[in-house]
Amino acid sequence: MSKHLKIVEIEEVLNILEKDYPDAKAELNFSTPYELLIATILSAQCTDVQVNKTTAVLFKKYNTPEKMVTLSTDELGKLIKSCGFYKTKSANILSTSRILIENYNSKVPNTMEKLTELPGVGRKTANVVLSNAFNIPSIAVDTHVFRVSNRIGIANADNVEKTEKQLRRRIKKDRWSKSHHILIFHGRRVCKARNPSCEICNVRDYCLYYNKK
DNA sequence: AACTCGGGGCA
DNA sequence: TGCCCAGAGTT
Repeated sequence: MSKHLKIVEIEEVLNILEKDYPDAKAELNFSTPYELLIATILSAQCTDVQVNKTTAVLFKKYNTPEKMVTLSTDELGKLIKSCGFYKTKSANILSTSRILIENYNSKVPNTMEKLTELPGVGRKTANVVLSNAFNIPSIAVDTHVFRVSNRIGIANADNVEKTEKQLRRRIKKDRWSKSHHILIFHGRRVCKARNPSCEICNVRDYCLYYNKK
């Protein structure tokens, strides 16, 4: 007895959620891959609202690697303080920016391997950049995607690596990026970590979590 | 696997 | 006041 939905049921769930969130996309504001990379590094354990407030000011003057590295870690730290973990993030952003200048002609690389070599960039950040800046099919298993897919039964795993493998296997590739976004939207607005709003959830008929309650 | 980095928003 | 937020690096 498997504790996950059949492939056809997952398709139906995704169809419903795509209608619920027709314009689901990254809610980080950016106009270039570099801006998205920096915004995503800042978004670690921080709300997108706070990141957007910060980058609205930061990117006015510092929207390229060359401009960014004119800042000291202390100066950048003050500018991004409200995003939290500002010392670590500041050092990582400057190191990453220097690497982009030296190794990549100031451009953001577009592969998982190269992105995750950058300081402060892990699989989740890399996935967001690949998906949103380069339109490369990818699924980032953050806390929302992990919780929602496991609750509904799209995946059944005890860590994000397994969930990611299952999602890549059970969702068609051309649907990865869109699915990534709608699962996050659903997780933030309905399928919340605490007190999920099952009463307004349009996929609860499929949901293992809801039907087990 | 556990620990550290962290200010801001919200109940 | 306590808890959480589009995580990543080190030990």
